[in-house]
Amino acid sequence: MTTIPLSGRRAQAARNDAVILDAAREVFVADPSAPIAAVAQKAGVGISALYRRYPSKEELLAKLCLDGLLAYVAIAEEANAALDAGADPAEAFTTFMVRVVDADTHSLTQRLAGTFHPTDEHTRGAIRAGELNQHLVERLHEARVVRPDFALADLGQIFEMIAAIRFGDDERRGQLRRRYLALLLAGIFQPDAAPLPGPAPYVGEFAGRWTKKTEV
Amino acid sequence: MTTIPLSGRRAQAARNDAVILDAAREVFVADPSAPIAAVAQKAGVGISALYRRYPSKEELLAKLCLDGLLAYVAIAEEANAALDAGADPAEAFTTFMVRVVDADTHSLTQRLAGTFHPTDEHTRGAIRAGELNQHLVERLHEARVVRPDFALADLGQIFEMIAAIRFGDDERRGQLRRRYLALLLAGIFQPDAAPLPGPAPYVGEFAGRWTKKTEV
DNA sequence: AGCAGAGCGGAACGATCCGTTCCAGCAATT
DNA sequence: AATTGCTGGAACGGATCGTTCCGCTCTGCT
Repeated sequence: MTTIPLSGRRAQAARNDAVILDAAREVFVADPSAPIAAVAQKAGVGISALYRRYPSKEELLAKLCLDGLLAYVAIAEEANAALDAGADPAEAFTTFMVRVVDADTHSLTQRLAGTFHPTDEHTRGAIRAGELNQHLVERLHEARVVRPDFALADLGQIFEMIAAIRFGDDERRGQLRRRYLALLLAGIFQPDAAPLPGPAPYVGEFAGRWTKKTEV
Repeated sequence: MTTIPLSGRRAQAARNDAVILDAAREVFVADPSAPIAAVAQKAGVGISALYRRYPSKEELLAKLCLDGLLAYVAIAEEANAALDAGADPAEAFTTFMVRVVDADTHSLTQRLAGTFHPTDEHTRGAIRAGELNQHLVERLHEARVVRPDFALADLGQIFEMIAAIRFGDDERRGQLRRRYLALLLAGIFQPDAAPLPGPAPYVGEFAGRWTKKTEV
């Protein structure tokens, strides 16, 4: 993992920045309550290398979550842009879903939410993501490619279900997630289907997750 | 919770047996690593009331898991019996899935597996469940009601996905789980669909979960 | 050549959590 | 009244984990 020739202490430090973030992402995606020491070990550095960069575990989690949120927003913006540019709606939506699932942004955003005190940036990102989702779902309904009762908040729940697949190594997990994503999409792309049972989730049901539990 | 009039200490003890099991099921289904004290509190009894009945947390978990396994086997046997008796395959399968999801046996079996050392009874139950699943899936393929590449081990993964829905109170969670079960079934009941991507999970991929991790 | 200090590894500390044990009290039975 | 089974919950001991701290290395500058 440390194959790049290092020219000086400063270069190693710069490289550690990336190595640590990668390790942290991998560890916390697998287990949001993993100890900090596990991140250090995975990164192949000592614990101080972490604390030199982030004043606490919470700030590291906040950073990871924000990165995930921005990644999601970027993917969603691309999807919306493609739709507005006249791309095939079903294809654009499929691409969007596959990219989100592959990037596993859900594990970084929804799943890490509640482990830190959100900043304004998190709030803004979440709001922006919600707007993009809404726009996306509206376009799908206009194009009549999805079942009529497919709701905005179904999106989040579907990502949650797919993120629950936690098998084996990265590759196998990715395969399986794509498999069940395809199965879910097969159920979603049915414009004439009878409505699903039960009221769809509404966005507010997800909101509670962003408040840190240990708050007094 | 303790409204039933008690006639004597012995009656209270007998009632506690049930109260404790119910509380334990509820608590551990919500969080398999919950502390024992949480179970006692939910049951409204002291900790000794638990330890009088089960010598350790592990044995309580083993008991819950076995109960869940037996419940699953009972539901699966009914479904197979209905199929063999000539019931409508799609309907019998739907009923089966709804019953399993409502009983949340997955949270008691697969999710609790690994928190205790399985006994022979667990092993036998798991094997029996596997046989029943296989029989069920074979019947569905014979009747050509499901997509051709729907595999035995897809069953477990689907229960896992649905068990990942953990919203709000019991009722709301039940509603949502039925909703996404219906969505998944809509994707499954497509005999002429193109194959899903990626190799299906195979049964062996699940087996590792039954071995307790802290083993030397 | 030598030195100040940035950056690092990892041991040590203190707080928290949790499974289990233990003890004093109580209620039913004898 | 004495006994016995059961209970509630405090107390204990071990484990875990976030954070701090110390001594070392190696770099960049003088």
